[in-house]
Amino acid sequence: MPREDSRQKIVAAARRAFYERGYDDTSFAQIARISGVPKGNFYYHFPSKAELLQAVLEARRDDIGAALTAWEEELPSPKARLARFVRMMTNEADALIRYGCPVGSLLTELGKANAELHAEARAPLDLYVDWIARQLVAAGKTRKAARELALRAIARAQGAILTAHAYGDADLLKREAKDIERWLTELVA
Amino acid sequence: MPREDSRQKIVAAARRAFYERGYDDTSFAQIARISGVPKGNFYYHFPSKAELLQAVLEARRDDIGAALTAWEEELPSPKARLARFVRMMTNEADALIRYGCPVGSLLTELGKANAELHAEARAPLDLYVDWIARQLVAAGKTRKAARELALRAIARAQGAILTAHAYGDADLLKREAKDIERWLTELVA
DNA sequence: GTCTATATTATGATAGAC
DNA sequence: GTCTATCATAATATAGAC
Repeated sequence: MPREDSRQKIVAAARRAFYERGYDDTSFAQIARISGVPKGNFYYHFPSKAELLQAVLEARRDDIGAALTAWEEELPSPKARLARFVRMMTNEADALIRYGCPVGSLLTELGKANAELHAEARAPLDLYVDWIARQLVAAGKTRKAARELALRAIARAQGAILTAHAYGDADLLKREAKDIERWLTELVA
Repeated sequence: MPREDSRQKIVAAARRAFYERGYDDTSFAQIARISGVPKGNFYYHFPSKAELLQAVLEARRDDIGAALTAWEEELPSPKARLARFVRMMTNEADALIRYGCPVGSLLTELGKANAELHAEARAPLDLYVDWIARQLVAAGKTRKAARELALRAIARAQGAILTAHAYGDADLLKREAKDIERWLTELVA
């Protein structure tokens, strides 16, 4: 067994469980069961559950960053890139309907009584905001307008996912994604 | 002390705590401390924590229903009523920035691993959706279009609140409220 | 680095006096 | 109806053998 392998297993299992069950409701016992790593081992890799969450957030940040970079390389125009962003909502529709947005739902949970972790959980959202704003600047918007519009795009996506999740309504999600894509791409037309 | 008074105290304290700290993270001990009612008494009024939550949801539903009825009586036009709805976002800005939306954040938490309570928690949202749709029908929209637009209005409000809460950004909330109000009122112009 | 105990504490829930 | 114990359980976290 390669070194650090059990650490990765723990992080992967925790990432999934934190998403599907929530941070607070996920116990080390469950992560141990899913990952196959006994929970006694957890504290060798992470001094606390909060530190495990930070590792999960870091992994998610890495994945998001890689995806955004890939889209910038693959797609030539800001318009196509923005459309690709919105299409995440339909590509991942099943999970979004079942569990909500992994970034947004975690932010909501941690925003209640956990200021430090809440701030950390914002980082994945920042990646999206900055990336969208960059596309809008490339399309001629001012920095200020670009950031405000990017935040609006994130807000609309979050709201659509939350509402579609609340009603278990896949059509709603699809409809909203279409409207957001139209609005965003017309902005850079 | 009037009959049922301690029950009301418990519900009021639970309602506030569930909002500010989340359902799972709020213990009976905390509700007991806030309400002044010993937790041993809780089980006389509610057979379980889940039942207490249902009482909280019922109280919230009553309040929302009363507010919506009042707006319909006070305000003559669908346009003015819709504007009033959106203005909740700025009226309650402080709490929304600090804790998020009481309806949306609870829905997000319960959506993770609690299908029954999740369904119950949808009821307050339904009140808003139906009320908004009714205003749009009164303004000439078809029932189907009205419902879809009402859901979009809810989605936009939820997204704006979630994002403003995530960033602690009151300006963002105000900006989005303005944009949503403009969009909604132009729909019925 | 990994695993098997186990400590400690907090929780939701009960029993039963008043 | 109200309150004071108290139970049973499950959680995070630790100790220490290997």
